[in-house]
Amino acid sequence: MKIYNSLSGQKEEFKPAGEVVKIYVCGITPYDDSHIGHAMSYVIFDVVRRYLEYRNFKVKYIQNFTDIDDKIINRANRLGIPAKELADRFIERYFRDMDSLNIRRADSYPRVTEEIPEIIKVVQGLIDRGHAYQAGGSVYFRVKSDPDYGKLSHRNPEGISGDTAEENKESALDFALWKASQEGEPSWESPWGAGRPGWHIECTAMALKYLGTTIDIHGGGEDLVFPHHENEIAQSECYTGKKPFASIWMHNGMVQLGKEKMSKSLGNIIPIKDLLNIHSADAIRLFIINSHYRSPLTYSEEGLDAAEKGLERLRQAALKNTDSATNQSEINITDYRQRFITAMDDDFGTPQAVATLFDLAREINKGREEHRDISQAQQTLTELANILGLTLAKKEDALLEANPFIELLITLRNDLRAAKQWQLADKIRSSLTELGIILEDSPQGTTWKSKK
RNA sequence: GGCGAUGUGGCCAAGAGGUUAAGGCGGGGGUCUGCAAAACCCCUAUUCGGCGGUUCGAAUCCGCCCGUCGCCUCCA
Repeated sequence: MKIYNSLSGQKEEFKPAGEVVKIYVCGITPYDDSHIGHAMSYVIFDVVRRYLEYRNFKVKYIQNFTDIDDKIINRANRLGIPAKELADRFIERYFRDMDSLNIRRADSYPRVTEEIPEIIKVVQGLIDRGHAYQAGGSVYFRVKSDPDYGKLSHRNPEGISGDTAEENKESALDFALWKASQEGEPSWESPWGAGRPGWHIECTAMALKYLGTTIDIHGGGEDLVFPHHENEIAQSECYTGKKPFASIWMHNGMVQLGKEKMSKSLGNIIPIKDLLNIHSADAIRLFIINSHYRSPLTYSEEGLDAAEKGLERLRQAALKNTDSATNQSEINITDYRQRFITAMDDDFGTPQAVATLFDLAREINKGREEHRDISQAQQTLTELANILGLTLAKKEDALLEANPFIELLITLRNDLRAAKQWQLADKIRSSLTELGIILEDSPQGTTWKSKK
């Protein structure tokens, strides 16, 4: 099994260091609703985890919440509520969105504000080793003390301008590990006075605490490569003296909205909850995994509609019952399963894995027409879809208050049909269609569904 | 400006030296139906941004050009 490693820029054979595959994925800063970009990232790492488990790896999956930072503080102050209350609110919403998307929960979700002692320990350790220094009430990481700095983002430190806003620093490249407390901000006591953690240090502290000095896979969005992950590597490796901090760095591409990246700073965000009002979770997932995780994903309504339609085919193939088989020839499930595995083993080739699902669906449909026994093939289709986090569950039609009246009209119309009063029967059907109720006649009777 | 991606049919999207260029949507044809709808089946790129080069052979490798995007500041 091969995985592309951002650190080396190549696909590498995946071999976890121990019995359990240790995965750390950067989580969110909870100050606003989660959007499609988050959905993409976490769906992808959910698939990574599910697939590894399918391949009989044991997985420990940790994801953090950066629940204290400038954006949270500013937003909370504007709303006149404590930072913790704001973070709690959006963490709760985050879980609701992710659960809706059928994303399995991580084994643990450490929060920065609950890991302060661990963070202080790491910062102190970095000072002791000469990799960090105190200035004012803050502590900064000394970038020039790390000869490896830049290895993940493939940059030369000389080519990085750095942030010159904080004037106590030895160098513009240095970044805060601990920030001195300011008026109106939550703070914690530390050997350097009251303050709060800098942005990158929490991931180092949490990864070390929950997973140990070497993790197998570290994931996140491509936009985190620099500076976040670069700084994380520097801190972690300088602190433990052990390399690599993470064996494989996986980064997913960005969601594009039209021609630009969707991001909070550009304000062009589509919240997951809005999307879930229109599309099924399965369709959103299919839309995401239908292209490769490292490529940018362009959001489009058409794309989601297409995913919804395609998904319906898979559902039909997997769920639709068949008459008793009279034809003994079976579908060769092994071939499809093998294709699926081959695709996924090559850096999580979900587009090809999905293509395999569609091919299997066609084979099932053909088999059904030929009265072959398709039950095993259907089971396989569902099983493989599940690995991608697709449930293929039947859509539940919402119960409408008009329900009994629709049933009444259908009965009436069927009486008219029996009497071959086609014109009147069709009028009922077309009138209902205009109201968003679609009738479908079949040998088993008439069914209806709302258009939505 | 520096670093890095990427350009494949109407749209989305795989493939990365060699039999017929995956798959989805759309479109066309058909089965079923009183007619529809739904569902299913079949068909739908001699060609891979442009121009050169390497090779017996290139969408796949090399060079140049054109276009698009990301990162270099907070971001999944």
